[in-house]
Amino acid sequence: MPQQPSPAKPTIGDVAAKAGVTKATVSHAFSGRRPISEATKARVFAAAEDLQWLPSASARALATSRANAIGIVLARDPAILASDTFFPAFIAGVESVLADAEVALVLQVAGSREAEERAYRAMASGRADGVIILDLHRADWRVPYVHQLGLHGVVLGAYDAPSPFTCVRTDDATPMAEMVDHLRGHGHTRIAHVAGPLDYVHSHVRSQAYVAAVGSDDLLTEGDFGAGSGRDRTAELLARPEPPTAIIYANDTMAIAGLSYARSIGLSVPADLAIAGFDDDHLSAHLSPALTTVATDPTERGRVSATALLADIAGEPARNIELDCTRLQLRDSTRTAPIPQGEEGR
Amino acid sequence: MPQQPSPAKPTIGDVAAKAGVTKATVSHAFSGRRPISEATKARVFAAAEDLQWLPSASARALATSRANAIGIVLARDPAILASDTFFPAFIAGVESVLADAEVALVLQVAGSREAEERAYRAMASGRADGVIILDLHRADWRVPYVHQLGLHGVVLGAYDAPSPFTCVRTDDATPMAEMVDHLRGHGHTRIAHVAGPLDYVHSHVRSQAYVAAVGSDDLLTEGDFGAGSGRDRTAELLARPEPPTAIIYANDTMAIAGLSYARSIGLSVPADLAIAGFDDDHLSAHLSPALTTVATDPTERGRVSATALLADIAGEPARNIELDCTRLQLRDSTRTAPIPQGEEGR
DNA sequence: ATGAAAGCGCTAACAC
DNA sequence: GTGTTAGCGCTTTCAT
Repeated sequence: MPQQPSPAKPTIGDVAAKAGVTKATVSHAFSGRRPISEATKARVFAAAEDLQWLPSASARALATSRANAIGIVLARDPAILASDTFFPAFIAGVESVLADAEVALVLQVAGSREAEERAYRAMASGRADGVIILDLHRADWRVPYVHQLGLHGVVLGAYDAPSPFTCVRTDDATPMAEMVDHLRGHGHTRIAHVAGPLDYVHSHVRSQAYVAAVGSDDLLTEGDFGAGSGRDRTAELLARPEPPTAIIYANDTMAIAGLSYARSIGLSVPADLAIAGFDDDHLSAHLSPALTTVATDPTERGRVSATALLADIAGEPARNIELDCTRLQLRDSTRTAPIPQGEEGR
Repeated sequence: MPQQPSPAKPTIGDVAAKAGVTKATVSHAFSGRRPISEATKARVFAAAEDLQWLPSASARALATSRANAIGIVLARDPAILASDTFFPAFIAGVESVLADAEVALVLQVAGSREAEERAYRAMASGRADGVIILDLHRADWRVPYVHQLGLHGVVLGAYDAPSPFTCVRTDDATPMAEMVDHLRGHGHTRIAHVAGPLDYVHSHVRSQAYVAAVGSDDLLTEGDFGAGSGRDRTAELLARPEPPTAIIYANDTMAIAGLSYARSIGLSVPADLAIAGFDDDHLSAHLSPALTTVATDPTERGRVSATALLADIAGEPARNIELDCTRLQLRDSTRTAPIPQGEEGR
């Protein structure tokens, strides 16, 4: 039989009484914000232990005007959210630093711009001290909005204006250029790119890097990160009069769907078509052929973002953090040069 | 240039002053907990709007002793978390009901039993009014622990003792039995099962159902839900003197890894080996062959769990909810009978 | 229909 | 090294 739910929750006053001191002493014994003799400290801890006292988070929040929590508002379509390998790994990184700091994470999923604003206002109303802004758009309205709400913040991505917040950036252009080089090295000349939604900063940057590297946007097309769009864009590309011999996808989900489609119409990978993704999904290394991709270490980015946000909340000035966390994972899906089919080689 | 972070946040007192009423009136105008004349209501709303007043969540929490938040503590290994299609979809379902109720979701990832207890205590200290208990184990310690902390709760899964909380159950046995039937119907007699960790209630139930259906546990083996274990268990099964002709995996991640492995050693799916998963991962329908699996509607389960938790918090009695949300998705990875290889037929 | 005032459980000046 | 005393910004009796 489980114990009774505690009859009446003990307060700091009860602990103080039991230890024969005042509330202030109890408070300071725990916070260490002023020296307390070892003797009384011991009595206080014993009393607290005895009463199973848990300091009230809301009372503390009210007294200090600090929520001791940070927030993340997810604006993604739930379907896309579910197909996302980035998010859980990112959260894991964030939590790993929050846990030590005794800071909580408040999550909110918003389906519309209005809901999103409501969510940020809720955060600002004392649920969170700051927020991490993800999935940065170009000229993202959330940066000034969040700032004006008086929240602290950190931006994951390269904000395209002077930012009041720390930006945690990754170099998305280089791995794309490297990937194109890698494919060229295997003899490919018609290399396509299925981008993510181009209003995302990172999608945009990558597609720009792609265009710069291949020198044309003829084989550039836009997906939505979902498996369905990976298949559809692939079908369209392969139906062209001059189909690509290699495709770089903006994420592994689309790449895997594309790979499966290519196979289903009788192409062999990488012999007929080379396939590369982005993200290094947990499955990618275990497919056959294993998928060439770009690992982007979401967990590390989560750790760094959370650390930066806590620093911002602690009053440190905003700064720019450039993360070097992308790694090309060359695997079998791009390793063999394709057999040029009735084409004048290169 | 973004606006200044609000110089001094207005309080309910400021609104009251501006509207020429008292704090009580402002409070009631918004909560509707007592009749206020239309005229003053209008003045109050105008003042609030003017001052951009956001009621303080922590002050309200302290005054009402309600956090207006619920919690989820994730005990999963981050690596497994990341390979998990269940979680983001579940969250999406949870949030869809929380948003309407103006309740927040507090998330915590705990890496050890100790961290997990700390996390629940943090929730109980006023961060959350109740929690959803996921990934239920047999004789799960968290149920009595959470109850004794005075938290409200809901359990996702079948708790194996009298539960003080509402349990949201799904019938995991039936789809497994149906899957075995389906494979038998295609002529399979050596059907293996790569289970999830057997200390999870649902893994256990499914594997029991599997054993009951096939009448033996010779071909039962245990994975960890990760792609690597899917590959390894598959390799072991296929290396046996009498390898299975069909494998049912406890999730799609392991199934996809298994499928890829089988192919990499020259087997064709489903001709040589039929493959089935569980979960209906977003990729599964887009593979070739498309993966037969069991859809389990995590979003719906999230919605129902959150609704049940809010009911519990509102004081309604615990009850048992049996959800009918599993559906066999029969696809190509199991559709053709295998060619019996030097074996005396059916 | 509205006002006045007493808390909710902490923290933080300010004393001594 | 410890006690006293105000609040933090709400909600909610109790009055009127």
